[in-house]
Amino acid sequence: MSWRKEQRRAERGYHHGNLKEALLQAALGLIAEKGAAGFTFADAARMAGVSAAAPYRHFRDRDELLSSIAQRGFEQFEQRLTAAWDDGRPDTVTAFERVGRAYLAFAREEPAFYGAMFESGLPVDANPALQAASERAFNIIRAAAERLAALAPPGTPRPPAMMMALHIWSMAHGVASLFSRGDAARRKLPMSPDELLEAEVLIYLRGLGFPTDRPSGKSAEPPPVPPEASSGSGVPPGGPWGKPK
Amino acid sequence: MSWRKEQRRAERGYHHGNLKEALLQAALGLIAEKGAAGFTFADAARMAGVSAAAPYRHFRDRDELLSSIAQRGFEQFEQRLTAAWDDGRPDTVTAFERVGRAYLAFAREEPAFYGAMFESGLPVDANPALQAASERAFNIIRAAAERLAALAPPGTPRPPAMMMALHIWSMAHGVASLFSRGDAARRKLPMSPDELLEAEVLIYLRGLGFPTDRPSGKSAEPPPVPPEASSGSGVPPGGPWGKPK
DNA sequence: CGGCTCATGTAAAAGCCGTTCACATGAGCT
DNA sequence: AGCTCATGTGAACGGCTTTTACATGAGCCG
Repeated sequence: MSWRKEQRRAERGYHHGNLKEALLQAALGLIAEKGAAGFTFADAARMAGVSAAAPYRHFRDRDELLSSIAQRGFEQFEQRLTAAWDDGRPDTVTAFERVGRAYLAFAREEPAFYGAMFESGLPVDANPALQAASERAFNIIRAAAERLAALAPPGTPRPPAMMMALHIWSMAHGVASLFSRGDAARRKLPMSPDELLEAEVLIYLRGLGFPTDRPSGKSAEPPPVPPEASSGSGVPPGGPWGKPK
Repeated sequence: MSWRKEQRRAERGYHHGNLKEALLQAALGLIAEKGAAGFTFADAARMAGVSAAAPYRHFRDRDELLSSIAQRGFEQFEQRLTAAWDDGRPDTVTAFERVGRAYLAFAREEPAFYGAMFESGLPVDANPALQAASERAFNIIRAAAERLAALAPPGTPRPPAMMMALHIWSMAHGVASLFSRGDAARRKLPMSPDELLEAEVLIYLRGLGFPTDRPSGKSAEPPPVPPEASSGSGVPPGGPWGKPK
């Protein structure tokens, strides 16, 4: 039993050399596997091949490790949302929907980060750095909403961008939490979470007076460059929910 | 120290008499106080004045106690949604919005139940009884959506009720999770969670072609539905988000 | 090169929790 | 009155978190 540990130590020496990073990676794997609640400090230490006390040289306690992961998560989240938004190209509505899909994709593809960010029970606002990172991510949605709001059809009152952003965020988060993660994903749905969210956002935007039948319809913006750019996200004829039978 | 426990036992005898219920109540309090993750079996036992092993006579393990609470939560949730829906009185749209508010109210007023139901990481679909209870609650929303869908303005394709229900659920859950609970509630918002959700739902319904503003307002599709649906749902003129300044 | 220092690791221990097991109690039935 | 079995107890095991005193060795300074 003990020879294993000894061997590992022989391989890497008394000092690990990169323990902090190793712990973060280990924790990421463990959270992805067993959830933010199930993850233990001791397990991460074991996985990194160090004693249970070693992590305390790099993190005040278990919560600080979790916070670090959440922080990184928000940063990656921000990056992905930024890339998805792509400054509103090729047109605002298309890019906006892409942001929604990016939200779901992140929740699906980075369950560990998502778990640390939204399901770990961490007091986000107790950690200024964490709160700032969270805010930066949200600001992407906010900026996108702002651009969208500016396109509001004339004649109708302009919706507050902040409110729109909060609405979109709540939709994406609701769909991700309820239908796109872990066991919840097993709920039987008439459509995929992606489709569900896309329809939801489209209906919402239509409620605000935006033209959402992009492919063929006239949009408030000059039409996007090539027609096929909108393939895949196009609204099927008959509305955002497809053909009623 | 020990005389305390002895005294308690003297007061209530060797047998507790109603331990199962006492444990459920204790757990409810603890979860409300420290979150579903922070709650411990041992604490509940202590609070009930019994040894740490006693709870095992009533619950297979900690998870089963949590499941029991989630189960009760879904039942109460169903009751409150049913009451809010009130079979669609006085009119469908008004009742529909009332359901949304009831959702938020439940999340706010019963944090322990809500936590056990949605934030405890319990595998809902591993427990048939729990899953059934969850489904019954959702069915209230589904039924309401069905009634609403039936009122869809003629000429437009009828939205699938199931999809509407899922949309509404995700909105309510998203708003509740992000803005209406615990620390998250401290995020500074331009409006209350209730107002936020109400506006969101109204915009969404308008996107489906429902007339959601007061009779005086002009909508894209003026045809008023049967007198039943023309409500006094209290939408301020100018849209669901109030007057822009 | 030799020695010092301090960041980084370890073992051990205290205290908590979940869970199990053998045993105790007494409520309710016969 | 006596029996039985559901219900409660104490002790014990292993695991986790966190602290403390001690060990190691990498990097710097003369």
